[in-house]
Amino acid sequence: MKKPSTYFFTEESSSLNEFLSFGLSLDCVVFGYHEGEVQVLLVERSVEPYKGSWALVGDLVHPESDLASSANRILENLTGLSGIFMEQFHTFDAVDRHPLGRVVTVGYYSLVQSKHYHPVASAWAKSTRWFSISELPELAFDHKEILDKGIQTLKRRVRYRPVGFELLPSKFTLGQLQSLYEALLSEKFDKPNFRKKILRMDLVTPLNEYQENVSHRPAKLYAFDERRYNLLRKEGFAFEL
Amino acid sequence: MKKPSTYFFTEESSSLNEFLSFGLSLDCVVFGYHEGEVQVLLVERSVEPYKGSWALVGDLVHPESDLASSANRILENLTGLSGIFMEQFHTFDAVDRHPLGRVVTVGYYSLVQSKHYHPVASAWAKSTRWFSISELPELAFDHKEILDKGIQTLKRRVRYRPVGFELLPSKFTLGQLQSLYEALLSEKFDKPNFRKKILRMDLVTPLNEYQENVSHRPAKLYAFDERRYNLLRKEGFAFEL
DNA sequence: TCAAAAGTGTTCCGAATACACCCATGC
DNA sequence: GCATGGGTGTATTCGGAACACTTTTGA
Repeated sequence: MKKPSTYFFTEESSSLNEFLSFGLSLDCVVFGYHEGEVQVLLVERSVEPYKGSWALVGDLVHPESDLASSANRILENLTGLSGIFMEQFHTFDAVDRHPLGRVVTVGYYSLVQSKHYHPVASAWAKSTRWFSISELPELAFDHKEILDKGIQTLKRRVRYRPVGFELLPSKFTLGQLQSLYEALLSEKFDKPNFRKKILRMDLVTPLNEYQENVSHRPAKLYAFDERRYNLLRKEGFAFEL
Repeated sequence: MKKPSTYFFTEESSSLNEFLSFGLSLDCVVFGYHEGEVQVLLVERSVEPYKGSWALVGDLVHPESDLASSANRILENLTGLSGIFMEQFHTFDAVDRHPLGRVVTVGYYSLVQSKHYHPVASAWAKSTRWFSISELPELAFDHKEILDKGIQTLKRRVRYRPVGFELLPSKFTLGQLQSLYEALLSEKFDKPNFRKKILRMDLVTPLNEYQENVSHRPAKLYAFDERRYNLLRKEGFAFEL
């Protein structure tokens, strides 16, 4: 029934066009973090299919551009953010995942500080807002599956790569860093041990600044050591807690 | 210049066909292991483009089938193997990666015992054989990049998931397991410590059988505990050595 | 008897764990 | 003063690293 494979596009083989009939899209799980809560950015669809449903930040890829630049375009269009951390994690290709054609989608995720994002619903979105990861609505297409896989990927990657630079302000306290990890991993850590572990890694450098206007002892502020951060990201590291 | 995004395929939006113009292919890095050496299965191209070059085991995906089944089809066609471990690791989408059209390829890897594979060059391949990972030829397309990313992925995954079931005979010695890990990670380990670590994980169960016809003390044979193996694969684990 | 790999035990040390405790600030 | 979160010190335990040693086989 099926024609023989034509991977090499020779003249003898069957028509090239037969195989150039896929659509390619990109869906990005935009993770946000704000005051101890992990969130995801969703957009509400104003058109069919799945009109009225919430969906991940995604769009079709133009045939003349690649995923990386499409990702930036899509995120900028929808969120006004640019130059942010973004990483591919899985490709979803179920034959019937899109009701109107054979569209394969590549899943990305990105990490941002929710409070720095001011949502602007674009032409084809009715609205857009942050959802807490613990109270998500029904999602369009197979976006639930994509989101779950994204969460799973993030949780795994957090354990052997440094994450946080993207989610915290440039100056932060060790308490904030701990809260971030606790939120990401849904797990509580021992404060003294967490500090010891972090400080031993030389990942952060203390500043000579302190919190202000807090009704408790002000915490010392820290910043990520970018050199070391990128080194650890490249090499990987074990973050056992 | 670009038309507005048409992710939702509404009537008002530009033509759907404009976006259904991608080709989708699958390239699999088939890792083999035999007597302490990690290998990769390559096929020699008998047609243009890249005629005469070596390439990964790959093919176009038919519009009516998905990646998982295509992967099985391609691997079976080319190697006669079926039902083997196979996992997606990255999607490659450079605009110019294929000289004859916009073809996006999804990278998979699989792990097999080289000696169980009897290569049969199919219609469009001149030949096919195993290459040691340390002496690879020039590769067609961007397959060098795909292979490198595959190796990188495998090395990383080995560290936090059990791997080996696929690469060792059903009964094996701890020495063989150690050699496997040493080959995969290009690193030597201390024998007593390696054994202690492995045995503590309860990943393998000792059999009441021993090696035969070896000119040294015969080693006890072990088998993977499949239940525990799958559990650890799902949960992940830290394999620090 | 020797080579070769299997297999065991022991010491050392650093790091994870589990605490108790003190400090600085706003109210 | 007291609630709150910041910050430190310590005793214990566990596991990794290093290494010496014994065992069993074929040749």
